[in-house]
Amino acid sequence: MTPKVTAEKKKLILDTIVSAAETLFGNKGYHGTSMDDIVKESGYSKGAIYGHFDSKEQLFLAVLDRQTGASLETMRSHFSPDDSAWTKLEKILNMETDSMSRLSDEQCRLSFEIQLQISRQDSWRSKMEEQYARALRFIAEIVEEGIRTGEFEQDIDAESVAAILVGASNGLSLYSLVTSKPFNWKKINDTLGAILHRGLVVSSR
Amino acid sequence: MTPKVTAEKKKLILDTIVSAAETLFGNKGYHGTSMDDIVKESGYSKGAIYGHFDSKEQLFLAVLDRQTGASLETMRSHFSPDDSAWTKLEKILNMETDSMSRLSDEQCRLSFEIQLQISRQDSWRSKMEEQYARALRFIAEIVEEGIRTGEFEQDIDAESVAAILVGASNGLSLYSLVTSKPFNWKKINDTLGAILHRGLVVSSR
Amino acid sequence: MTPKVTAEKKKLILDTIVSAAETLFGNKGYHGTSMDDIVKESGYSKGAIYGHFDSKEQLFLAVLDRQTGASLETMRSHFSPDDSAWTKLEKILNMETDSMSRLSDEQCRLSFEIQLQISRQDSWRSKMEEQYARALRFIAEIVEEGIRTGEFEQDIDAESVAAILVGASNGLSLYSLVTSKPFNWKKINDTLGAILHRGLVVSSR
Amino acid sequence: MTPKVTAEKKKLILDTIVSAAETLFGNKGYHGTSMDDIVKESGYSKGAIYGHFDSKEQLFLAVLDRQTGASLETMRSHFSPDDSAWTKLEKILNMETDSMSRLSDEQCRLSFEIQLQISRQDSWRSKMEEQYARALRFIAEIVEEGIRTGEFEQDIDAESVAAILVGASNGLSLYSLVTSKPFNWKKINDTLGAILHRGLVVSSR
DNA sequence: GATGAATGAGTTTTCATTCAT
DNA sequence: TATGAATGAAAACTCATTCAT
Repeated sequence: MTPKVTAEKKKLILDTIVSAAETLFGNKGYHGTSMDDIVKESGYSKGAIYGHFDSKEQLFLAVLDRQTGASLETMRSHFSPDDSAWTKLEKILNMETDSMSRLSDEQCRLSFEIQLQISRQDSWRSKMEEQYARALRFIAEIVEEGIRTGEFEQDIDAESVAAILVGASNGLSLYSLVTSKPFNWKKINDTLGAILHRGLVVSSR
Repeated sequence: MTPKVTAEKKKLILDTIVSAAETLFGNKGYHGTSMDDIVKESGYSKGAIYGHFDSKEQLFLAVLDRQTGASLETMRSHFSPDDSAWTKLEKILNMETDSMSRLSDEQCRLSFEIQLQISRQDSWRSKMEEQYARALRFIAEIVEEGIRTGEFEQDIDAESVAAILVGASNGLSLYSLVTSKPFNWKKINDTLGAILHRGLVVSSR
Repeated sequence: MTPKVTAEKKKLILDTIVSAAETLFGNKGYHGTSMDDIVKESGYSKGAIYGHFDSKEQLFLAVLDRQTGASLETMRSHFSPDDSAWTKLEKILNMETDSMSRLSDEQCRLSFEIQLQISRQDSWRSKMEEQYARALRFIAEIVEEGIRTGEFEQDIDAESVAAILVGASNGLSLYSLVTSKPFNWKKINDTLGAILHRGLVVSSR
Repeated sequence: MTPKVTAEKKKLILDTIVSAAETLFGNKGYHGTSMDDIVKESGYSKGAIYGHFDSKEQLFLAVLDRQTGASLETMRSHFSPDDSAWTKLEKILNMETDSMSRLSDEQCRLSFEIQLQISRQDSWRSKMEEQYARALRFIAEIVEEGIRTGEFEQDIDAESVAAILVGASNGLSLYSLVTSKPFNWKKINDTLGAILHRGLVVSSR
C-alpha cells in the first residue's frame, strides 16, 4: 500500500485531464471538442480518461467544479474587519474587474459555455444555481449591512443590487469576448464605482 | 415571367426555414439541432433548404441577421422630442426589462448561443460587433447629451455607462436563464433606476 | 410520384440488407457481426442501413421476421382434405427432417443465435413465443383430431406431443450442428416415425 | 517448499474464477460478459485471472470442461443389475426431465451458448462431440440390449433412438428457456414415456 | 427547382489485454 | 506473483452534405 504517492499521482492525472478539457472546451466549445481532442491535448489514452471520468459529460462537470472553486473565499480574505460596507463593495468591484481583465478569452468562453449547457440540463442546474446563489448572497449581505448601519440609502433592495452587479460583471465579460477592440476595464470600473457610490451611499451628494 | 410571385414565394420559404431554425437553435442549441430537425420543423425537404442556404452555418447566420433587427428603432420611436436625457434613459431601462421579462428562454438561449459561436469565428464577429456598437452608441449619445446639458454629472464616462447598461441587461438575462426561481424583473428595474438616478443626475441628492 | 418502382426498389434494398445480415449473423453470431461487416457484405453504406433499420437490434428482428415466415403455411398446403391425423403427422415429420437436412449450418446457427438472444431480452420474447405457440398449436390440433376420431390413443396429451416433436426437431438440428459427422436424417426420420406410429395410433399393435 | 498448499490454493483460485465465469456467461452470454465483470464476481484481479487463463476464450473452455462432468456416471449409478432395458430407459427419462426442471435458466443458457460458440470453432468441436458421443452411446447400448433380448421391437435403430432422446431433451430445454409460461415437465415426461413404451416395447399392445 | 435516399467521416464509448509497480 | 491503470483498436451510431431522379 502506497496511498500517498498513488493519491498524488492520481490527483496529477485528474488535473492534467481536466486542464486539457478546460482549455479545449473553452476554445472550441463543449460540442466542438471531441474526446480525441482531449486525448491528444492531455497525452492520456482514451481508456485512461474513461477510467477517471464516466463520460464526456462527467468530465465537463469536473471542469465546472474546478472553475467554481475558491473565488469567494479569496474575496472574503481581502476584507478588513473595520471595512465599511462601501469599502467592501469597492473592493469586490476592483477584484472583479481585475480578475475579468486577467481572464483569458478561453476561460471566459468556457464560463458561458457552461452556463448555456447547464440551462438546458435540469440535472446540472442545481450545481450552478447554488454557485450563483452564494455569490449573490455574499454581495447582498454587504448591502444589507450598509442599509442597516445607515451607510446606504434605505430604499434599496439588497438582492437586486447583488443581481445587478453579478449580471453586469457577466454581461461585460461576454461583451469583451465578442468585441475585437481592447476592453477598457479600468474606465468601466471607475464609472461603475462612481455611479454606485452616489447611488448607494447616503452622505454622497 | 412572374418575378413578383416568385420573389414573394421565395421570401416565404426563407422565412419559414429561418423561423424553424430559430426555434430549434434556441431550444436545443446549434450543435443539438440537426438538419433533419429543421427539415421536420420547417416542412421543407433537405434539398429545398440546401437550395437556399449553403450550409448549416449560413442558416445560423441568417437567424442572427433576423435577430438583430429593428429593436433600436423601436426604442427611438418611444422618445418625445422634449424628453430629458434621464427620461430617455429611464424609458430604455423600462423597455429593456420589459422585453427581457417577455423573452422566452428559447430566444434568450439563442442569443447567447449566437454570441458564443461568434466569439469563436473571426469571420462572423464583425457583424455582431457592429450591432453591439450601435446599441452602445445609442445609449452613450443620450448620456453625452445629459452631460453636455448639465443634467448629468460631469465625471461620468458615457461609453462606460453604455457598456455597463448593456452588460447588465445581458448578464441578468443569462442569470434568469440559469436560475429556476421566477425572476423579479420589476424589482431589479426599480433598484437599477434608483441607483442610476442618484448616480447620474446632478440635482438628485 | 412513382410508388411502384420506389416500393419495389425499397423492398429490394431491404432484402439485400436483411440477407447480408442473415448470412453474417448465422456465420459469426449476433455479437460477432459488426455493422461494418454488414456494410461490406450488403454493399450499402452505414447511413443507408441505418436509414432502413433503427439499430442493429432492429435489423436482427427483421431477420427473425423473415425466418419465421411462411413455413407453417407451406406445411398446411401439403395436406389433403382426407388425410388422416397420422398421415398429416407423418407428412410434417417428413417435411421437417427434409427441411432440416437441407438447412445450411449457417441458417441453423442463426436460428439458435436468435433463440438465445431472445431468451435474454424480455422485449423480444413475445415475438418468438408467439411463433413457437403457433407451431405447437398446429401440431397439437392434429393430435387432438386424431384423439377425437379415435385414431389415436386416448391417454395422450396433445400439447405434450407437440412440444416433444418441436423440441426433438430443434434439438436434433443443434446436434447436427455440433457434430462433424454427416448426419443421417433419413434413418432418424424412419425411427421416429415408427415409434410415433406405434405410440400414438390405436390399431398398430 | 509447500507444493501441496500451493497446489490447493491454485485449485481454489481456478475454481473461484471458473465459477464466476460460469455464472456470468450463463446470465449475460459470452459476449455480454466482460473481464471486468469476472474480476468483480470472482474477487480476483485482472492480473491474477490472466495469470491462470491466457484469454477469455481459454476461460470459456475451462467452463466447458467443468460442465461436461460426471452426469453420465450419476445415471449409471442409479441402475440395478436386473433392470430391464425399458426400466433403464424410463429411469434415464425421469432423471433427465427431473434435472432439466431443476436446471436454472442460467445453466441452460450457458449450455447453448457453449454449443453455439463451439459450432463455429473447429478447434473446440472435438471436445463437445466426444461428450455428445458418450451420451448417445450410453443410451444406444441400452436400446441395443433391449433389441438383443427381444424386449424391444426389431426394426428399431438404436443410434437413432438415442439421437432422438438427446435431441428432444435439448430442444425441450431450449423451448423452456424461450417460453415465459411455467413449463410442465411432468406431463411431457409422462407422454414421452407412454409413446416410447408403446413404440419400443414388444409386449405393449 | 425539389426530393430524400445515400454517403462516410466522425462521434462517444467499451473492453480484452498488457505491464510497470 | 498480484495488482489495476493504461492502452488503443473496434464497436454502434449520427449527421452535414450530395446528387440521381
